[in-house]
Amino acid sequence: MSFCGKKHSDQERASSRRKQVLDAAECCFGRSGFHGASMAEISKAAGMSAGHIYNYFDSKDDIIAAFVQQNMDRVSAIMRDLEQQDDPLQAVLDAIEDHVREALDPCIWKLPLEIYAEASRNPKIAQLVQQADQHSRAQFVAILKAGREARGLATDGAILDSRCDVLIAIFEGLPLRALHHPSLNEAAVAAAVRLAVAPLLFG
Amino acid sequence: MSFCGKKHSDQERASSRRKQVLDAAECCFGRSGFHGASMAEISKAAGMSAGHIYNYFDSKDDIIAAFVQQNMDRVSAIMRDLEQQDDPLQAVLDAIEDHVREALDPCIWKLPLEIYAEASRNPKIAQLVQQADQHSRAQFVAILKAGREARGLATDGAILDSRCDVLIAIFEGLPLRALHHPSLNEAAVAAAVRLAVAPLLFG
Amino acid sequence: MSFCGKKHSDQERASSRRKQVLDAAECCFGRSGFHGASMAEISKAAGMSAGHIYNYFDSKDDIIAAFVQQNMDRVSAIMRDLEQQDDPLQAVLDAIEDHVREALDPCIWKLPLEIYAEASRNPKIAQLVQQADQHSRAQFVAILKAGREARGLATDGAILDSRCDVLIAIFEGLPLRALHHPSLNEAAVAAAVRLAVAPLLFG
Amino acid sequence: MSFCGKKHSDQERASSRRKQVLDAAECCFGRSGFHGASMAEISKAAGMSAGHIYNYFDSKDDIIAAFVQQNMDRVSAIMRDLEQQDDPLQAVLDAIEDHVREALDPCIWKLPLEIYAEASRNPKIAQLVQQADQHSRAQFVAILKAGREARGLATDGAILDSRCDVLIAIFEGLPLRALHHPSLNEAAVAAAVRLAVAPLLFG
DNA sequence: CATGAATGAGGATTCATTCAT
DNA sequence: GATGAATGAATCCTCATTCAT
Repeated sequence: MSFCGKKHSDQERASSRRKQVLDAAECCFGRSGFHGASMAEISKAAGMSAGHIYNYFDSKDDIIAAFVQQNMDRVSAIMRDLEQQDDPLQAVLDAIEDHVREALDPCIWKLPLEIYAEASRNPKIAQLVQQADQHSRAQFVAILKAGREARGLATDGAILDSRCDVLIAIFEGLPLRALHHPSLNEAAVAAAVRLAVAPLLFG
Repeated sequence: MSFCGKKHSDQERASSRRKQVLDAAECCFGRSGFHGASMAEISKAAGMSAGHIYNYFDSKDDIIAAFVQQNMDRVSAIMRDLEQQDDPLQAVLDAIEDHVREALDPCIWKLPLEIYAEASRNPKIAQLVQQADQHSRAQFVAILKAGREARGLATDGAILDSRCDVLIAIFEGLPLRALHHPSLNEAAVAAAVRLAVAPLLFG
Repeated sequence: MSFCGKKHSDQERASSRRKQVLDAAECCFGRSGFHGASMAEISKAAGMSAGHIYNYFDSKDDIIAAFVQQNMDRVSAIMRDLEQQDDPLQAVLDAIEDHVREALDPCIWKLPLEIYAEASRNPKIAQLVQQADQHSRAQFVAILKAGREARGLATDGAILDSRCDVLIAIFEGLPLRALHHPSLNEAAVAAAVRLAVAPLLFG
Repeated sequence: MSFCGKKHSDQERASSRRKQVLDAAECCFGRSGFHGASMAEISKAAGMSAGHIYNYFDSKDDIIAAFVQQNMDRVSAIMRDLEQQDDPLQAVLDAIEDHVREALDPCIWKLPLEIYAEASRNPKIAQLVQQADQHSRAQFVAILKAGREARGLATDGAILDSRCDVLIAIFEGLPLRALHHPSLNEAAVAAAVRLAVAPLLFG
């Protein structure tokens, strides 16, 4: 038992150390970008020596990859929430203010931007991002299909896929708007988003 | 006169040299990102010694800024084209296939992504991007206003602004889709985009 | 008594631990060289934590020194064997094929090479090597003297010393040949060695 | 002409810079060994910044390789000298005091030792050493063959090869003697070497 | 104008060594 | 005794920038 406890706490400790590093990385990456953040900066933020980080990660690239992996769950979580709803499609429309607010929060969207830029030139990261994206899309396509079937609307594959992509495009495009146009009016934007989203769901 | 001529050709030469560098930078930045591209790489691509570049730009950051400035004209150019049309709003819908195709071309969108990521942490770049964006938005708001007035639709400021932002969000979000979902169906996406865009213009 | 027993077993244990480390070191040093082998590598090969090694050795240099010490016995062992023979000098000639074969085995000579290189810049190691060498030479000089006296040959000091050195030089030089000329012909080399050795013993 | 002059002096300068680095490396490698010598140490000895060295060498390993290459010529030079003699085999015997003296000079043999140790675990270096060795051996075998033919002695391949190897073994083994036995008597050793060498040449 | 040699600070990474448990 | 987490100095190498020519 004491052996088990020791082992368990060791693994727990290691896992908590990794998390410590990833949390520090989140902070540093947000501040300086993946390449602007130095291992020294990260190690300081993690409260641990630079050398020690290499007991938990093989390289800085490895940290970036783990960090990206961890961040790929955000959209997936939204999808899971959606699946739980009685009428998910209606729920999308109902919660549009919340989603817009979140999409416009620069704290939340700084890092995905960094991730996308990295994905555009680092194939390993690109693969991670594409896998996560594929998964989220599949979840949403299923939601969309069920909702449209229940309403007697067309559910052919190309339609579902493309509408899903455009919906995501809108919510991925909004953070860029926040970045370029910091003073925009959240409520009015939410109304406009509703206008664009409704026909994609129900048209 | 010879003095004037000399001066003129000097300025011309300098300007052509700057362009030479910025063209080289485009190539290198696309390949390696702003921070991955070294001055040596750029100078080689520009056919000019590394040291000499410093006669035209104060620093690498200065090149990045100039490069960003130069690239901010893309959306603005689209707006100018649009202004020339008889019925610009209808033209947006009519040309949606072309715009979608362009938005999905990764070559075209790799660099903006790099720019946005840089803007998210470099205030100087952020300012450049915001100024350019403000200008484009103003152009499009004017177009939208005229089009809607001609159709007897509401033109209150908040509506125009927010719809404009969402329209841009869609077209800025699409490239991210292409990045995350390389195999999507252009024609189907264009149809879905049309569905989302129409109510923003005419609803 | 139990105290004595404890003490004895403690010393035994410590000594066995040291041997465990030195055996591991042999393996790692052969594979990676003194400086290429890390304490982590050695500790893994020794089946013991890196930290624990420091209970038996003060430093990595200390391990190297102990390892060198342990390896200095090789030539000495050959001398002891020789002393046991009826006619040691003749035995040298008779066993020349075996000695040549051994001298050309790269496994056996990789580590001495590492040791000699280290001795050429680490005075502590140099001293160890010189002491061991002096001892072996003294043994062989005695053998040579006895053999030559029995044959009525000159036995003046300078002659004995220098011939002994040249004999050793031949057998220390052969491994370098194996290293530089991996495909050489053992039997032919043994014959040539015999040709060179005979006059040193009996000339 | 000025163009040619410029170019020439550029190449000359680069080549002199490389030499500067290799000279510094010689000094540092002799003092600290290949792996003990840091780039900082070398750069200081070369009177040039560490970074600048990388304009002339791709890596530290590249410096080591170039250094080894440069040092491989020593034996080859001895062979060339030998070829020029009227009776090279006799010349070997006549000059044996000089060769022994040189072989026993620790300054001259510290670095080859380092090279051999490196060759025993770095395949790139091993290849360099083996190529150089093959060349030197071929030169000496030719000398030996001509000398023996002139004297009506056997010249079959295996004999020539193996005697050549043993001769070299003697001269490569002597430096190790100097290292292990610093106080040996040069004149007496030379006499003993002559005793061993003669039958290899003429027996 | 134009070069590219030269700098040196800063980057990621490794590793001998220590120490709390 | 024994562990391995933790340190931090040191290493190799890169790169923006300067400057003599």
